[in-house]
Amino acid sequence: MAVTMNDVARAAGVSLKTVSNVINNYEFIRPATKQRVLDAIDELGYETNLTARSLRSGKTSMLGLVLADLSIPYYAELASDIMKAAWARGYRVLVEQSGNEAEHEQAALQGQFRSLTDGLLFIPLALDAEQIIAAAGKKPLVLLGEFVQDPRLDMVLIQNQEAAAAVTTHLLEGGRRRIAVLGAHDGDEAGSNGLRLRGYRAALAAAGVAYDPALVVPCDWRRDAGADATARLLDSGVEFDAVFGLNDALALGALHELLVRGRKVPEEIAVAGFDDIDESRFASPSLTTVAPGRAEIAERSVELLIQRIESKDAVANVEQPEAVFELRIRQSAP
Amino acid sequence: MAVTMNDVARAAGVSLKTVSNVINNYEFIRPATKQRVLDAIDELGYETNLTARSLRSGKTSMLGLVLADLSIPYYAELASDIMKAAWARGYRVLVEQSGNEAEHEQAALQGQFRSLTDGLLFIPLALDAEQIIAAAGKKPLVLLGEFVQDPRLDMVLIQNQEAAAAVTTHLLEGGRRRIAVLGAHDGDEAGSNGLRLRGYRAALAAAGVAYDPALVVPCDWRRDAGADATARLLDSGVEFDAVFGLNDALALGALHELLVRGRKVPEEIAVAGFDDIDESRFASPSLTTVAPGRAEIAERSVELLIQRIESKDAVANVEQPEAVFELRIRQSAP
DNA sequence: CTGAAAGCGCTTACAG
DNA sequence: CTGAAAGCGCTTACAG
Repeated sequence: MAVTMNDVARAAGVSLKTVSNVINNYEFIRPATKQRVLDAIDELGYETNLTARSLRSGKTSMLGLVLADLSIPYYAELASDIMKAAWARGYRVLVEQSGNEAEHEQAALQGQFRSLTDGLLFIPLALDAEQIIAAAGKKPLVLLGEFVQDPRLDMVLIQNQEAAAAVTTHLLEGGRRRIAVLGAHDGDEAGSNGLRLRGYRAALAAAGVAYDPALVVPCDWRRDAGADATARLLDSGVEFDAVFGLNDALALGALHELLVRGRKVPEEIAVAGFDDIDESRFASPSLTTVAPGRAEIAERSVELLIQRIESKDAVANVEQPEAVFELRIRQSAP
Repeated sequence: MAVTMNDVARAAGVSLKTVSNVINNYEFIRPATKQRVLDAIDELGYETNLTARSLRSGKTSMLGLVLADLSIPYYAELASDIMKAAWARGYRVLVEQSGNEAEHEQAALQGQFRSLTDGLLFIPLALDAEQIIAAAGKKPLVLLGEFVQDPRLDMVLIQNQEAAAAVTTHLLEGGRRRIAVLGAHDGDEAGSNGLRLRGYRAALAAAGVAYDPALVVPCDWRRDAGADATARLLDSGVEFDAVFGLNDALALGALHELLVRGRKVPEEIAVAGFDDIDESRFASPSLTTVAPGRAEIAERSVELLIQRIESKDAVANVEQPEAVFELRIRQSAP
């Protein structure tokens, strides 16, 4: 079968332990011995069996990443960054698609999936904080994505409220006064939707512009839903001179619908989004949006999770670092 | 530490082997015994340690997937489908991003990555067939993506030539006669680019339309490159009434550039692509393109790979199934 | 139908 | 600096 450490030890005329020492870069090995082992490894084409290492050491060097679906660009781009960040630190990432279903999220939190990984990055969509805490085992867990907020859980935050306020302020400074919001209910307080809506309201208030609930349109955070919501808004006769999609998919859907209806963007109606997915740069017109700091989110969440995995003291305080956002001003709302 | 099979055996008053039998659904167990074991599992919260199972059985039940980068929508969407197909058959997928670099592809083919997986799905971009055959170990390998074609390797094909001909014929039937091609060199014969170019030429020939090398613009298969190529084409003064992007990214880049320059699509210039990524449906105007059968590619490649993993006979013939394509006619080229 | 034993290929104390 | 032994938690022949 495969070449094992035993074969290498025999070929190099040393013990198993010495081979292990060489492989794991143990410092105090006589250079000549080390060279002999390295030569033997080369000659035999030996490769470490990672499964065996995992079983013995109790570490898999894999992180789990639970998200809804990789076919959603924001998640795919985040996953890509997370994989790179993990790789740079000697970890691999095993992705699990929840399909936005509570059952799958639950399974990912407690099932065998966890025995394959040292810790979990989790973008919850269906479960709430209580359910997550109940289902989570003892292995480290870091949340992403903001649908869940809880002081008991490690998570990487984005500045939802501040960023949404910045987008709104930018639209107001461009002379817009009737800014429609796609993707929230009038009363929302929590979650990304609630926080972004709060930012929107705060910016309006700061500018002395009245808040009109008729401009707030609830819908799923998908492109087709954004197009539909825009259509309903246009048909309803409510007047508006700007659309703020609470994510880019919504904003791109709005853009599409407005262009289909022959409305000029940004002349008649400005459009802005939230996320800065790659596509926003290439839309026609290109989309003004907020970059929530994807690379930074990836870096910090991986860093925090690995810190939890590798630290001895179990009594660490909960950490909730915030990534820095940036406004990206493009053609749809110059 | 964790609950082991031993703990379960003790609690249920049976041997290790019996617990193993229950877990692995061995048929002939007395129902009462089985129930006792299941109760013990439940009570203790036992979960199989997959690492230990892998080490002993020599099977990881994981498939490797090597692709350039998940942030590229086509790959992300394909990865999503592949993960679902694998999941349905009891396998997980471990994704490795090559970043389109030969060194990384090489590492994925032979490195420790392989000891974590039972087989590999590989979308080669940098390595050629010889290099792949030289680097590949003994574990099963199935290729995707068409940059490499070789009779010695299992792969799932798409009908590049036929599909490109169908797109071209559709443009010709719409009255277009000067169809620019983005993403190939005039002389290309092999790879997706060569095959698609061949399909284009075949369709022209069938319609009795002359082939003009000035209409063939080489560039990377990225959106910005498609926009640049379109800009160069417009600036060069070469006349054209349609653009065929050899993938959707190129076509979407062309669409963007044409709209920026104030050219009407499809009235003045029709645009078509290849891939049917989700975004093409939502572009403005929506993009006419070819769906190469992504779900089918995912299904068949996973199926073929698992067949290789699980079959005993090593002397199987090379298989190269072809996925069926479909033309998606939308606004950009009705 | 069920048990007792061996062993997958490593790492980890324990010695020296 | 290096060795000999134990053991991570399973599955797999081998018995009965």
